[in-house]
Amino acid sequence: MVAAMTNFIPRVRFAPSPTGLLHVGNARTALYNWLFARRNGGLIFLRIEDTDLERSEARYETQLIEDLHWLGINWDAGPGSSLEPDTGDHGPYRQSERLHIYAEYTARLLAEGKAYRCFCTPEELEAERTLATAERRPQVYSGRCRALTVDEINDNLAAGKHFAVRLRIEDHPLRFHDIVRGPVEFAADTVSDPVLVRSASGVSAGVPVYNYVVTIDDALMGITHVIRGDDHISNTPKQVAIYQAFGWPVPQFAHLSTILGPDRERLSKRHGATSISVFRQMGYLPEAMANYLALLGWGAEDGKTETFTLAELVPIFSLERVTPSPAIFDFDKLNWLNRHYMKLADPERLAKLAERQFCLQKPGVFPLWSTSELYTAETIELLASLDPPIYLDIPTKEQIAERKAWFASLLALFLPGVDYLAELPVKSSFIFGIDPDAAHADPENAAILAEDSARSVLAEFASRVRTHNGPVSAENFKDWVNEIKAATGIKGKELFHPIRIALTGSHSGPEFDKVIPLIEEGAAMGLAIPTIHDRIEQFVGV
RNA sequence: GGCGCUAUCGUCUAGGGGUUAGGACGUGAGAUUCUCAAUCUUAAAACACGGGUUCGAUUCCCGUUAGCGCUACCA
Repeated sequence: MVAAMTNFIPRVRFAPSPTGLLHVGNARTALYNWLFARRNGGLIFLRIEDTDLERSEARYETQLIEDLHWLGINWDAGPGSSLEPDTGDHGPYRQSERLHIYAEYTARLLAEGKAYRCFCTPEELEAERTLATAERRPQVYSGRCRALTVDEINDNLAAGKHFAVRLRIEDHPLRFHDIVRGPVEFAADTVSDPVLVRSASGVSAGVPVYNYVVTIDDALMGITHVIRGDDHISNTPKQVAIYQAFGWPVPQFAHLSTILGPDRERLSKRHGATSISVFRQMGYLPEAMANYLALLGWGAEDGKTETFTLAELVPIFSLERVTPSPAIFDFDKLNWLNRHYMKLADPERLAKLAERQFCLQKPGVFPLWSTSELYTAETIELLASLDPPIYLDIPTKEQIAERKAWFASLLALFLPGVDYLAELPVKSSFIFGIDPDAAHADPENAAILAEDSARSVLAEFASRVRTHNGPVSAENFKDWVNEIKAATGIKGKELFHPIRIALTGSHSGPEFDKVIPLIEEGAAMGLAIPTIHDRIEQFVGV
C-alpha cells in the first residue's frame, strides 16, 4: 500500500448535508471512512455540506454529530470534533463558511482559459438535451460558448446577459482509480463541460455548484481518499477534470454500494426505520448498529467471524475487501446482532437504557429510580431537615436498591425475548396489569376458557388465592397446582392455560415461577401493579 | 434514450481455473417446556443466461438479461 512507502498520512472526510437525519447508508459511509483512517494512521474530517441553504438546518447538524458519536465515530477536525477545535488548519469545515474561498480559483481558471463563460439560457440547453435524446445521443452540452471571441463575450456582458462558468473538458478519457471497483473510465465526449458557477439571477447567482466546491475543498484539505456513496460515480469524471485543470493530484476513490430495502429499492422510510436516531430511540445498542453496518458490504478475511467491536474492526478493516454490489438491509440480522450485544452488555447500562423505554411507555409505574439520580443523598437529607421539612417525592436508597433488583429480574425474564429495548415494555405489559375483557375476547383464549376443565381449574385456583394471606410465592403456586391436579385430575395445558390467561391475559408467556414473584414483589413494593389476588378477583368477577 | 455500476443459498457474505462451493441471519425438523421466547442438535437452500479461452470455468474474456445509479446552473 501507498502508506507503507513513506510517512504518507491518508486523509479522508465524511461530508454530509444537514438536510435530514443521518441515514444508515451515510452512517456506513462515515464508519468506513473512520475505519480506514484509524486503520492507516490517517486523519478524518467532518465537513458539513450546507450550501443548500434552503434545506440545511442547524438542528440536523447537531443531531448528526450526536448520532456519529453514539456510533463510536470521532474525527480529527470539523464541527463536533472531540480532538481539535473547529479551527483546524484546513477549516472552516462548513461549506457555507467557505464561500469566499472559491472565487479566486474561478478567476484563475478563467484567466488560464481552462474555464469559459457560458451565456446559454436554460431554454437553449433544454432544447439541446431533448434533441440529443431524440437522436439517441448522450446528453452532453454542445460546447457552443467555448469558441466565443473576446468581442462576443464583451458584447454579451455589455448587454447584461447572465453567464455561468463552465470548465473546458479536454479531449481525452477521464480515468480514475476506484479501490472497490478498479479502474473506471469515461470517454470525454460523454461528459459535458461542467458548470462551475451558476449564472441564474436571484439568491444563487454566482454561487459555485456542488461538484466544484467539493473538489476544491477536498484538494485544499489534502484529501487522499474519497470514500462515498456510489451515486457519485457519475460525478467523478467531472471532478477529476477539475483536479486536472488545477494541476492537483487526483485522490483515490472508493465508491460504496447503495443500501437497498427488502424490495430492492433504495432503502427509504417506507421500509421502516432508516435513520440512526430512530434505531437509537428504539433501543438498539450502538455496538450492534456499528457491527451490522460494518458487515453490510464488507467481510472479514476468514470469511467466518461476524461479531466485532469497533476496536477489533480497526486493525482488520480494508477498503479492498469492500463489496461493490448493492446490499439489502436485513433487519433480522441487525436484530440478531442486537440480541447478541444485549447479552454481553453491562447489566447496569442495560438497565438504565431499558428504564428509559419504560418511562416512555409505562409512565404510571416508571421511573423507578432515575428521578432520584437528580438529587444527592445530602440534598435530600438537607431538604428533609429544614423547618418545615421538604420531602421530595423520590424513593429512598433502600427503595432504589429494591427496585433495581426487581427491575433486574424483570429484565432477566424478558430480555431474551426481545430484539431491541423498546419491545420490553410491550412484551412485559401484562406484569403491569391486564384487561380481563380483552383476555376473554381473544378467540384462542375463549376456546380454552370454554372447556369445563378450565372452569373447575379456575374455581379451585380462585378459592386458594382468596383464602391465602399475603403475597403468593412460587412455592405456594407450585403447591396449589399439585393440589388442583390431585383434586380434579386435570394436568398439562388444561391446567396451566386457564390460570395463565387469568393472570397474564395470554395463554403463552414466561415461566410461572418467575412471573408470580415478579408480580407479587412489584406490588408489595408499592408499584402500581395488581397482585395475584387482584387479578383473580378481576378476572373471575367478569 | 445515453453513460456508468452491479450479478455465489431468501438475505449478508467467503472462495476461486480442478472444492463435498464455506460461514452467518432467516426458514424447516428434533430435544426441552403448561405455553412462548431463549438454548442445544439437525436439515433444506446458491455460482443469472449464452458464447468463447482452456484438458477443465462458478472463477478469466465477450455478449445478453435483470437490478440500480447518474443523465440539473440539487447536494
